[in-house]
Amino acid sequence: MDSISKAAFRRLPRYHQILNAYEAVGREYISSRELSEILEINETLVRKDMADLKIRGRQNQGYGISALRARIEDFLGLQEITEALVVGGGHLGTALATYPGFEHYGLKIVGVFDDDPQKIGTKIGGHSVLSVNRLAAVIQKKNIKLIILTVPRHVAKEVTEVAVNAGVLAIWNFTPCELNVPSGVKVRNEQIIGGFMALSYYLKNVTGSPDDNGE
Amino acid sequence: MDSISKAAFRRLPRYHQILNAYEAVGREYISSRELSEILEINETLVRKDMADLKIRGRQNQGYGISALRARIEDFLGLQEITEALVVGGGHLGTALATYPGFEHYGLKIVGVFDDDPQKIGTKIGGHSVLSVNRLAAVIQKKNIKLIILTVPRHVAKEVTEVAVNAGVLAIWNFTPCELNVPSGVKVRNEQIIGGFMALSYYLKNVTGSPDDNGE
DNA sequence: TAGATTGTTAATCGATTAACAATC
DNA sequence: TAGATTGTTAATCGATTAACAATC
Repeated sequence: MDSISKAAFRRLPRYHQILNAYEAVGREYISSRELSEILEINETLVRKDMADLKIRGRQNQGYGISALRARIEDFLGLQEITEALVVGGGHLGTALATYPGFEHYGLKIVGVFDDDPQKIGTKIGGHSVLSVNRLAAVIQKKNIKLIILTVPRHVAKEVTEVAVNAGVLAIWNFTPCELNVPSGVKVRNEQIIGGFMALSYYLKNVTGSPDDNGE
Repeated sequence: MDSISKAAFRRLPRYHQILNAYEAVGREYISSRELSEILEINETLVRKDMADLKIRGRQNQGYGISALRARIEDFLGLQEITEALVVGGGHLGTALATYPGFEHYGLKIVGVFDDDPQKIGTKIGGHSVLSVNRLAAVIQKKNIKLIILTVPRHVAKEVTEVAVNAGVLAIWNFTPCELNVPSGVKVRNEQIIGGFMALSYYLKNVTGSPDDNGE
């Protein structure tokens, strides 16, 4: 099976979105130099990433955009549909449940859950909000592998346990909790506040210190 | 000025949230071992991070939780208030504008902007939504350094330019665009879809391959 | 004391970059 | 051809880990 470094893996979404933008304006090729400048990384690193992805460029032209994009999508499995449930029907859950861009990545939201009786039965992004009591049953019935967790932190662990026991294998965690899951279940922590922390550090240190870039 | 490695920097938010949780249940000390287990990193690495932060532990007990938390907050500048404007009053912008947890980190939302005449004048999180036409004026008048960008991608660059020209120094970017800013302005790309990509890869490769962990 | 734990140095590992050959 | 660009190897840099001394 093909494999790339962790660091390269983290660059894939960024490459992908640049390719999208270039493709949208009709460009066919992009050079390692252009990619490196947009991402502010070294040119050689881009070429090494491409080599690791087994993508070959053309001398004098660069890399074929649509082939490269397709390769990244294939590598990440974005061409197969991934069905997911959103658990937590607050603003963030609503944002994620209604985000139209997800379909381009194969992500399909097939249900929204909440524990607020006021919300149950209302519509979010075309889905009737269901009670979290029914979460396990729906996971099993639809054979769901991924949940998107946007619940308040105090119920995060509880919901996780229910979902994992029902067979979920991946959790996209937007709560600030470090979840505890059995091995074989993958958690992606979004930890949104972390982004702010980096900016706060920057703002408190701009005056005086030269341009760092703690990306 | 004190400084830590980029990699250590990225661990700070995770340490911080664990400390919060432990403090909330009344714990006073935490060992490098406990931290390492929760974060699934090496014990020595935790101790090295603490040393870099100039935090000293106690033999047999570990690190004092409240001192450590305070040190991280101080290091990141979370104890001073950072005022920010949310630009984009969609679901995501609303979620960020109304998130109650931000105040604990010194982040204070002081305005919400949108370009939809239907939305302008309505309330989001206690703020009357203002027209983006007034963004530059408000940035200048209130001397705002940070904007939170949740606009649709096709206006992202335009809004960024306006904000940067008006004097903003940091952009918390929730759009999928790679923004182009002058040096001295810091962008934090949230690129939410990247999180899904990592999970998609995992789900498409679980069967067969052993437990990797591309955190 | 023995055990638990921190703190630090040196060794290792992994990622990035410099140098340069290959080629269209 | 000269110039632009990829592709690859070796050198460098940065981050993690192993080993172990220090100490409560």
